[in-house]
Amino acid sequence: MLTQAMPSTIRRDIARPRVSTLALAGAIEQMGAPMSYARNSEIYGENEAADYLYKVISGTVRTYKILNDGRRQVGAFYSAGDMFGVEVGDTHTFSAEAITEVKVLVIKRSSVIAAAQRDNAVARQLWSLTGRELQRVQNHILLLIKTAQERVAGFLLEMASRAGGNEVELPMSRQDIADYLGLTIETVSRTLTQLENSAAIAVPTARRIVLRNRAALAQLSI
Amino acid sequence: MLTQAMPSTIRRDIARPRVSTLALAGAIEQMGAPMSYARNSEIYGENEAADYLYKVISGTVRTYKILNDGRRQVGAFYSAGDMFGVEVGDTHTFSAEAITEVKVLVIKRSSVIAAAQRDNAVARQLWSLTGRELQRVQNHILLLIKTAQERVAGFLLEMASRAGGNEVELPMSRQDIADYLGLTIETVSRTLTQLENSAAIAVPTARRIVLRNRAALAQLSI
DNA sequence: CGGAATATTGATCAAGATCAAAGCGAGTGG
DNA sequence: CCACTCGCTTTGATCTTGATCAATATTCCG
Repeated sequence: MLTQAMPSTIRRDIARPRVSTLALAGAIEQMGAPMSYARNSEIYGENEAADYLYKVISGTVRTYKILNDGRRQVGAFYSAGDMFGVEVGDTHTFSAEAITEVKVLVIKRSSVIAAAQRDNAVARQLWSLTGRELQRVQNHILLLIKTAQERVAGFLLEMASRAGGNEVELPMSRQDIADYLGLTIETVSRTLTQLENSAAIAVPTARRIVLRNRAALAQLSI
Repeated sequence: MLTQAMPSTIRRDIARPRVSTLALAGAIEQMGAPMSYARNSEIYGENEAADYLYKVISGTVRTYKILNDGRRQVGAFYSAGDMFGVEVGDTHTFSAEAITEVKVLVIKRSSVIAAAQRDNAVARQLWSLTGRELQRVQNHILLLIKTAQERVAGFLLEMASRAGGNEVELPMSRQDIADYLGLTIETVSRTLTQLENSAAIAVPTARRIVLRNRAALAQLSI
């Protein structure tokens, strides 16, 4: 559910998109209006109409599902540059929440779809976004069938590759990580300690991880 | 890798697709040429060029990846009516094998992409196929975080819903099921026995399962 | 019929969950 | 500024689930 009024510019901007503009790479995000969400606020809920898609400007977002028995499965973490909320059907299959203070571009789905009708490049981009999501979910499956060490190592490498260095500032809690990896917080915590003891990583503060031995981590995350 | 010569009709059929035909629902499969694969033969390999997509006419196909340590993860089972091998990038992300004798329609990817350029309906269909695949992989994730009983019950319900009755003839081996569910064959076998003992299912022969108490199974597969 | 592949069952082991307690750190109010 | 509290994280002890190792049963074919 949108918790803020949509900026008035959004309707004007996307009601008459110019094809020449849309044909450019990154056309979709040009239809967006900026919006902010507070820490832990909901961006949209599972099964809600997927009227908007989103591109993260800053901060981190988690998507998740609550299972019948109360467990939570985190589907993905999205940070600056990532798009989320792109659905082929017309409802969201996950809920989305801001992990930190988050700024996003909010893009009206109907406009993107309309643009895709007219403009092949947009259609192709939309398809490509779904394809990227598919790839990511498939990788997530490969994580979930591994041991705890492999999952945590894989997670750290994934986060580090996004951050682009050997130091990772984790915006999400141990509970978020556990729910993403299909583990408990205790197991995540213990596994981090093991990795630290084996000199693969350092954990100066709970939310900051330094990759000391990437090769060892990669080895683990077979 | 294609293990059979492509029927000569395929080039003629898809080189000049008529737009009027393609605009119809199911346009994509009209570009296909029939082909058969023997039990356990490879249809394509991981990382091969995704030159073709496929629609199952009869039989069952499994897709899978072999992990570094030799384990195999089965990604999906496809049976009559299902399309597989649809990639957004230009290589296959999984390998595909015939579980039984399989008949498929083989459809040239470049022709579909070309048709999608011209015809919006085809582009939309292509997107929709990828979306369906995404949905399926997301459900797979939800299966993988559950207990053995929940996974097996969920699997049986999934198979039954496709077969459309209470009796399921499983074309795949216990090893296939285990590799799909992230379990061992022993656990799959034991779990089936437990479900049989609790009167949720009957197992007249190893490959035939009768759902006796769907509610109990649904309960389990939370 | 015989042999190989597939499936079931049993015994034991280990990884991760669960239950429980203590430690740490950031923000708050006296 | 310090002490206190609340939420998050770590650590410890024990239990449970599913893996592993091993043997037997069944099915499918040539």
